[in-house]
Amino acid sequence: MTAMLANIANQTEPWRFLVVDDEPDLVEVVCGALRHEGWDAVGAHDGREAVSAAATYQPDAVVLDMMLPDMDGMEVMRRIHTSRPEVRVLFLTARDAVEDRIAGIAAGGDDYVAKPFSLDEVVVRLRSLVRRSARGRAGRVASPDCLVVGDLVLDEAAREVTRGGEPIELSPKEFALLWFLMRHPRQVLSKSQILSEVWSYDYGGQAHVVELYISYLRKKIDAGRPAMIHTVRGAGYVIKAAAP
Amino acid sequence: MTAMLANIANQTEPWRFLVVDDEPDLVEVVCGALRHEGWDAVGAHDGREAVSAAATYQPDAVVLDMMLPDMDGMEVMRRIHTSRPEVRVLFLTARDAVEDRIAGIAAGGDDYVAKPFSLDEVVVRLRSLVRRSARGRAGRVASPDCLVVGDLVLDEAAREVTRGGEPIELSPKEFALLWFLMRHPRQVLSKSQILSEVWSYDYGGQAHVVELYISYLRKKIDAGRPAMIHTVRGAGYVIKAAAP
DNA sequence: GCCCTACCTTTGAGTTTCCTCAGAATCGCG
DNA sequence: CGCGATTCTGAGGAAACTCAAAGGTAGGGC
Repeated sequence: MTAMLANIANQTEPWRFLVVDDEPDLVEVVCGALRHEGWDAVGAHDGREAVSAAATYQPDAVVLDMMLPDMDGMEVMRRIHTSRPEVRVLFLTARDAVEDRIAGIAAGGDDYVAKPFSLDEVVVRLRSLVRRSARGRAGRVASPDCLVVGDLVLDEAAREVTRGGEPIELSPKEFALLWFLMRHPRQVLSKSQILSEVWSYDYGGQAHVVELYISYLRKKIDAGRPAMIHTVRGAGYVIKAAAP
Repeated sequence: MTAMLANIANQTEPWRFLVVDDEPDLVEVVCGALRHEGWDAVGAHDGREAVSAAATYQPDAVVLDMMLPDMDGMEVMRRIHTSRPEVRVLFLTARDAVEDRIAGIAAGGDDYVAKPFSLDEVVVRLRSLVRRSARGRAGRVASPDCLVVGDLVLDEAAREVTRGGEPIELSPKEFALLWFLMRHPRQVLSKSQILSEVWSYDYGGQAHVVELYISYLRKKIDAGRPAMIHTVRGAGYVIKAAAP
């Protein structure tokens, strides 16, 4: 019965992730962000737990801290791969980790992000990791990664934005912010939500920067044309196709 | 794991919530509001009780005070998640709590409201919390959550209201009030009921503001068109589809 | 018909929220 | 090291929101 349900559900079931870090709060925060994307996520807090969770939970990918109390991250990956080599790994590393060793990992199909990271960044990497993965999921077309809202197009791979065909230059933060907005079109996003997803998860600053960057974006994207980025007073911001 | 699958089959049953706070009155008030929505709710008053209640009662989500006599709120969440990671958590926090840590949580699958909150707000958050998780399980069918009464449509995510296709701009309070009315169509709601659900639960002001905001809403929603918001003298207000 | 009560609406003040404009710190790059 | 681009902070001001008070209006009992 249980097996049957699992099989049926497999057609449309969301991606599954295992998040491993020795800091429980971080695990919770990341799991939360992944669930917010509509994915499933569970946590583990050391290497042993991670290996056994990977066996029972069967995740599509693992978010794995390099530094664990009982085991090196690489070692954990190796053990998981002995039984399920198709599992992808996204490493979390300290900013000052040995860079070339990490680069080797990235080349092998897996990836890494340096702490402190923004939740948005983790979501990005996992998306592309799983998309690249051999496991072809039903209903997912390998289309070039373009977000489209009205006449606004964001090409993820080319890091290019155009409105009505005209190219628009954006700074990294502007790009990240626009991307987050375009991933949730016609949906009001609060400033704190934007702050914690687009800025680093431990960012201590004010929600004021969001207003500022929204204003930058408006200058570049809405400049003259019908507005796409709207303020919802007391709630947040929305992006949607300009009214006809 | 099994519990997760069991939940898929459970869609038709009402949602179940566990409310945890060390103040018994608050627990009762919140439980009452949830039951009023047609959901199931039980209370707990400390961390230990919460963890055991979560195990036996198997709620879809937990409303959890950050400050409990015996245990930190995060700790309670962590313990509940070890056996049932799919359970969503809505935190209750003091207004002056460390904002960025909380923001991180809010960004993910979980959420928080600051005390003092309006009951309406709690209901809102729980709905979106459970909806997100249900959506995650069922696939990614982003069916927009719309309340519909007659030709009046309220889109929760976009925070957008239209009547007969025409968009209507509303302030946060107006929106909250209309939302409460539309959640209980064809049902007379007393002023004190509205006051305690839409305004903060410890709001000290007069019931007079309700009349005021009803008048604002009428100006925007009924303006010229057949009336949808009706006064029931001595009883309260109703919203229903305009008579043909 | 008259009066009392309950409700509606206008007005204005206090507050909150948001936008914009500099300018300071930081980063990347030659 | 120096330059430009990027990111962030702070202050000022504008707009919007909330709410209370006061006067106006409609219903219902007598």
